[in-house]
Parts: sequence; C-alpha cells; structure tokens
Amino acid sequence: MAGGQQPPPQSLLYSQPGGFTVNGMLSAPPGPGGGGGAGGAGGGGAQSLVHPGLVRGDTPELAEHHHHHHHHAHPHPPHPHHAQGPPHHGGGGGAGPGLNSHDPHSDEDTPTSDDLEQFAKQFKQRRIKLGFTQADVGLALGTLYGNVFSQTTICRFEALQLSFKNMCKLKPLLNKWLEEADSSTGSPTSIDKIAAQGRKRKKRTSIEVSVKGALESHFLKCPKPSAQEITNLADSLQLEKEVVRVWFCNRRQKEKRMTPPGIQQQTPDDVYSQVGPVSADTPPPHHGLQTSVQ
DNA sequence: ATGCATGAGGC
DNA sequence: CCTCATGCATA
Repeated sequence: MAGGQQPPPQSLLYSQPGGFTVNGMLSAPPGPGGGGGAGGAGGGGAQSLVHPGLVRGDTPELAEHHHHHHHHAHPHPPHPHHAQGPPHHGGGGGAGPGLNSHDPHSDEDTPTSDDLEQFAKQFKQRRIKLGFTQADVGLALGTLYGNVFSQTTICRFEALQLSFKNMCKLKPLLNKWLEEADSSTGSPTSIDKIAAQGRKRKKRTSIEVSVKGALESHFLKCPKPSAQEITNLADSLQLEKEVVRVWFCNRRQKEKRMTPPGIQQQTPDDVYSQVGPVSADTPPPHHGLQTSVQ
C-alpha cells in the first residue's frame, strides 16, 4: 500500500519503463464501497527506514526548525523561512507579488514546511482513494499540463524527499491534478506519450555495503572532497572516480531534502534506545517531518 | 521506495 | 566541478 504500487514479481502491469501503459483503472475508479479499492493497489510492504551505517551527526546550514505536529487553524503562520532557499518575498524592494494573506488552504505564496507536509499527506490519501498509482499521476500531469513526471518524483513528493524549493514547485501542479481528478468522474484522460529518448545509460553500479560505510565515513569527515581526494579515495576503494564523485553529489543532495536521512522515529517505549554517548555536538536534526513510513 | 545516473545552469 | 531537478533501473 505504500506508494500504491509495488510491482509484484510477476505482473508488471504498470511498468515504469519507457513503454507507457494503458491504465485500465482510468475509467473505473473503485467506488468507496467497492471491495477492491485501495486494497488492491498496495502490496502492503512496509519497510524499515534505517539505513545501515548511517550515523548522521552534522547539521548543515539548516536553521532552526520548530515543528509541532498537527496544529490546527492558526490565524497566521508567517514564518516562511527555511534553509532550503525559499524565495524570501517581501524583501522591501517592492517586487513582491503582493502581500501575504496566509491561508493554509489556498496557496499562492510560499508554503511553509508544514503546509507541504499536510498537502503531501492529503494528496497521497486522495490519490489512493481515487485508485491512481504514482505513475498514473506523473503521466496525467504530462497529458494535462505538458509536464511529465515519473513515478519516482511523485513518490518522493509524497514522502517529502525533495528539496523545499522543489516541493513548492510541484505542489501547485499536483494540487491541480487533484482537483481535476475528483471532479472528472469518468472523463477520459487522453493518453499521450512523449518522445522516447534513446540514450544509453550507464549500468547502475551497486556499491557494496562495506564500501558504502567507508564512503559514509569520509562524508562525515569531509562532505566536499577535492578532485584529488576523490581520485585518491576512488583508488583505495577500487571504484571509478566518477562513481565516487557522483556518490558524494547524491549524498549531499540527501542532506538537503526536507526529510534528511537519519531520522529515527522514536516510539514512546523506544526512547531509551540511544546509541552510545550522545554528545552535545550531535544534535538531533529534528525536522519533525515524516510522520510514518508507509 | 531508493540507489546511482544524466544534464542543465552556474561559477 | 558543483548544485539541483529528475528518472531509469533495481532491491
């Protein structure tokens, strides 16, 4: 049930690869009373989120994040700051698109992290209820507005695994799809396919766990190694330099997500399971986001 | 759901 | 070479 689809080993009905698939579910969204419904979509495989050997202990430029859980109607949440680089509007220049009339429901200006979290949650819920897969949504966005997105992106959006800015960019699009989706009951979504780009992609090199651990260690020590260091490291790890370089790039990006790696959910009875002596220099990067691991 | 990869845009 | 948005391929 997680993302909505976990391709069973056998029936690759909705294949993500280039080929586009005709969704049969398009015309027949499972009714609320129906037995099939969301149940059919999900494999139900919840998975643990703990990355092996992931010991985060560094806080980047991320400023303070106060977060609460679901707070209700606030008269005003004027705190559009987030390290990610949200467009600081109202800079005094007067170029601002207008004053903020904050409304948790309508969104024109920069949403807050909480807004995004709530929207994502809601979006996913509706999506599943309507019987669409993440891939379907991605495609629909393309046929509807010209911007096609992959299952990956939709998934990452729902899981808040994108940068703040990226989330803000996608929100309006997905929001629009939502409106379209539930209003158009039975209207056939035209299906189109974008030109496939024939490009040979490098085979994904899988890095061994032990090697990953080594990389992780180096990352903690130095997140941005010089070209020389990368070469050096690649040599000692017996990897291509390029692979190592990319690994660091990707690792850095992870740090910048809204839900950075290393977040551990503490259940009330799990509070005592702290590993080793926690020092003051390893403050829990409480983002407060990420409610539950689907 | 996520790991490694591509590519555009910047310095 | 980096960051950033994005996705194929895979676990």
